[in-house]
Amino acid sequence: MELTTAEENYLKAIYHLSEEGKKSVSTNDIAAAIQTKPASVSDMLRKLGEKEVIQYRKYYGLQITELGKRLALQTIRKHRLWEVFLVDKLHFAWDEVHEVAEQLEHIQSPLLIERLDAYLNYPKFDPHGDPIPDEYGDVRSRPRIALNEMNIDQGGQIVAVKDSSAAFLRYLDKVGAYIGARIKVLDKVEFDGSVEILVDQKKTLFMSKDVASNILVLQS
Amino acid sequence: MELTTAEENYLKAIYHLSEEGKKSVSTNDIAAAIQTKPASVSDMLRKLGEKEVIQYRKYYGLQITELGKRLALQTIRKHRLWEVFLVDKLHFAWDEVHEVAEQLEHIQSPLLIERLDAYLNYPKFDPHGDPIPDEYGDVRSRPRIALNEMNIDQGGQIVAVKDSSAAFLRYLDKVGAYIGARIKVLDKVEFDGSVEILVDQKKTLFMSKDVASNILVLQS
DNA sequence: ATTAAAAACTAGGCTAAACTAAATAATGGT
DNA sequence: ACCATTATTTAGTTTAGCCTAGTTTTTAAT
Repeated sequence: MELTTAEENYLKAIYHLSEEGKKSVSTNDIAAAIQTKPASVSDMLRKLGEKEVIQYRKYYGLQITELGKRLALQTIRKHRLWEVFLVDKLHFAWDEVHEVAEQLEHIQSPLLIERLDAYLNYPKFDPHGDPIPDEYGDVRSRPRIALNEMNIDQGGQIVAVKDSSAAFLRYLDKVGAYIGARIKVLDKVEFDGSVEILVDQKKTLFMSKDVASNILVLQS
Repeated sequence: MELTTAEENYLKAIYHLSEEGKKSVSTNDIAAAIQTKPASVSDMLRKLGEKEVIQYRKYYGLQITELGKRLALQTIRKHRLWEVFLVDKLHFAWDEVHEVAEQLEHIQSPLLIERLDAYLNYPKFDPHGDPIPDEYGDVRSRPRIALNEMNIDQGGQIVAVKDSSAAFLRYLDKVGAYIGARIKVLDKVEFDGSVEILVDQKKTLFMSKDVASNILVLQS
């Protein structure tokens, strides 16, 4: 099964929307996600239906198939591996990688991805903390909790952010709350939901509820 | 000036043909080089002419412009840097890199290429020994000589191969005559043109004229 | 239950890049 | 210098992916 670049992008968007969005994925949602017009989406849905990566009945919505899920996860795997490469090896900043990875993810070469994975030492998470599917599409997603929902004295490791805007990522970098940092909740202010945490057993940090709710932690 | 992937491929082919082929580049040559039909080439030549990367008068032939040369060299630069990456970092064999590099060369991101270049330590030659243009398109091509044309006792460094077929590259790898190897001519057999060389000051190697004439050496 | 608004789809058109078939220009051999 | 061969270009289609405009279906409000 061969997908074009455009088809891969649609399928990836559909997969992401299916994951988060509760019910079915709408044509308008997809159009918004990939910056295109609903009419173009309708067209593409028909084609993706024919290729059996989604199950599609017009006006009734769609459902991604197992095949579709597998292909989408392959693209996501490639995207995230390239992000790791760009950040770890080429020293890109968190907020500079997305566009480039968006192009690199469409390179077709199973060998390349296999070698890249090995070269990067089989990373399990990308620089934003999102899990990297294995070559069969399996995602080992550990239970994560928003930092503001943790209890006092609980510890863990920062593994992801919800808001990955450039501004937010820069802020985190600056205060030292990077992905992978080991943290412990020292105090919580009931009044406004802000928290005080200990980072890497040396630095204490205050953050508002707004910030803390955007940081995902793997509890330990 | 923005070129599509197809335009980049045409321009690259035209550049290569202009370099080697003495006189003007023919429509048929281009068609053969990029595996397409002459009619498609005519079409594209008109477009490339409009974009002023070539000077084109139908039936009269074409000439690549300075602008075209610069753009072609940028693509070639990217291609060769990726080849270095694939061989040096991902341990691809010489004969496995071309297809993948052919895809990677079209990724658009000046920053990516800048960082990749630095990461690879500003290589001057690709794994086949071809020079890598700098970001302004300058090629530092040192004078090279075919191994069979060197004199006895002359030394040098293997910098390129003329025949880069998989079979030949594998053969060279096997006998240890890699790109970069320092060699010295120990003996030449007048009768059949075969040569005996010393590789890296330890290993002696016999090779036929056929083989030696396909190896380019930078004399020292 | 009706109907206005929103969502989704179809039709028709555009561009890039390819193709085949047909037309035209250049070339070479006598 | 002629004419047959070869090279090249034009014309007309095709496919993918997008668009706008217009139509149909669903939905939600009264």
